[in-house]
Amino acid sequence: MVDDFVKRVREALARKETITIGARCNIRYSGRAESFLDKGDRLIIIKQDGSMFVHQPEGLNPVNYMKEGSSHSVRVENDEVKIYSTNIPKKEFMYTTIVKPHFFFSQKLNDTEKIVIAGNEKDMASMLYENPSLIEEGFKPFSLEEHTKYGFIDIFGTDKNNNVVLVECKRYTIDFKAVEQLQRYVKKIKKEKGIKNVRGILAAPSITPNAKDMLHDLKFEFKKVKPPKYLEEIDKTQKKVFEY
Amino acid sequence: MVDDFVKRVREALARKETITIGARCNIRYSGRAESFLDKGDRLIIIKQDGSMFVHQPEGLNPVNYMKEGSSHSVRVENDEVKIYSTNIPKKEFMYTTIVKPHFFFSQKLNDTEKIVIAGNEKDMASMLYENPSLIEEGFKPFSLEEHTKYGFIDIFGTDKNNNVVLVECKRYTIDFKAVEQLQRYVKKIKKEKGIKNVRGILAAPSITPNAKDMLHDLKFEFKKVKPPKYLEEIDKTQKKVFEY
DNA sequence: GGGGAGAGATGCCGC
DNA sequence: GCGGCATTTCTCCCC
Repeated sequence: MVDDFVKRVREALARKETITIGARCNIRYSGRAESFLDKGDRLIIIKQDGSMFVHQPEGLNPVNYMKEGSSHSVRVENDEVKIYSTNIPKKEFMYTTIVKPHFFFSQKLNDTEKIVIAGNEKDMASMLYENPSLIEEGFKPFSLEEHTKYGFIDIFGTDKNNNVVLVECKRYTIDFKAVEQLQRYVKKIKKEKGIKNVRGILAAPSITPNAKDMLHDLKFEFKKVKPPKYLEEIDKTQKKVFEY
Repeated sequence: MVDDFVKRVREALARKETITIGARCNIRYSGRAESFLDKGDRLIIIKQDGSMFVHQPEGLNPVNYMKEGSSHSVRVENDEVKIYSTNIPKKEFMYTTIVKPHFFFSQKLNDTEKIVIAGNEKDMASMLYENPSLIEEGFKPFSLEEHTKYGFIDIFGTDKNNNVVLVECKRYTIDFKAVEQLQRYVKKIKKEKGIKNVRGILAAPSITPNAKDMLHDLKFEFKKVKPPKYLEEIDKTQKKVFEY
């Protein structure tokens, strides 16, 4: 019984299939940290690229995992199945002791598709670049998401009085880290360009009280902007798919 | 065939079992962003708590997912199986169209164990608290990982000249964000306590060049410290488990 | 490979 | 719920 299970796992590993195992097991990990998880029923996944995941029956994240490129060997010791997983370059190790296998399935999966995502920070910056009046009347952007020597600046432009304007977009609530980020860029530009008047604008749907205080101290500005969510693909094929 | 598959999925959902499906499918998501993933072979997992994951055959992270508390309903449309997943409180929606199911398994999993992790930042702070000479001779810590009104400070203490010392630990390379974090704490303490001499020390295994410059400008100090990795549990039961 | 920044980040704790 | 911060964060891009 155990021998059959081991044989199937070994063959699936050799064929580089995607493996799913349900089993009662315990896990030891050593690498960037060390961890131990005592016996319980879990879902174990080993992917074709060598990555491995242990999922408890609840929770979003795997409780233990190994990254791409890990090697796995299976042995039987004292009627228990042990999976030894190693990732030598990353110096990570994981040992899974299977007390009782519940189910096993493996299959070669074919998938060359890549996910298309809309509504990230870049899309938000693009929207503001295309519609500069969302920042303010007279704003003229002239650079978008560029690795300048002043840093990675979301939108760079001038206002109606020809002041240099630097816009930092955030999809979520601005905290003081975002304000500090903007401060770094503004400081650098003032220094390297030798100009005094550089306006800093934070564009986001909301801002924390602490960040607002810091922003006022630094004479920066906050512009309330809702991030765009619009997947062209979806609109083309099927309108309002996601309404309910 | 399709009807049987649908029946099994529905029953497993009703019984709140952990579900694993191998299938050729496409995915649409709308929530914090919007995404589309065209047809390919994937692993689909639905957990007992309503969370759901779609894994491509390679890669560490799920390509799509729904969080805990999501509801899932299954329908047949044009010989395809559609899983409609909704999370109303979070305003998130995911539609999985299964073109061809490869396998299905479901089971109630029992697991009450919690993972024990050693070697995180808290352990590092504790180590330095217990062995203050690792920071410097004469260092006297008097508070550990405390949510003070000055912020969440790793270690708070005094040096041999009775200066206030503030230590921020990082398990990994210090970057300028960590320096800014320390700066916030030091500023706040100087202001609220009305004292001038507050030393700031960053304890970590390494530091980036930019962070080092910033640290020198701010007259802070860097102390090279290796984070501890030691799981008592492991040492008690089995010495040097992770040697190879 | 390191540095810097975003992520559908998540998870934890405290208020 | 929000705020602040760590995470075995991961991922991407650029140098």
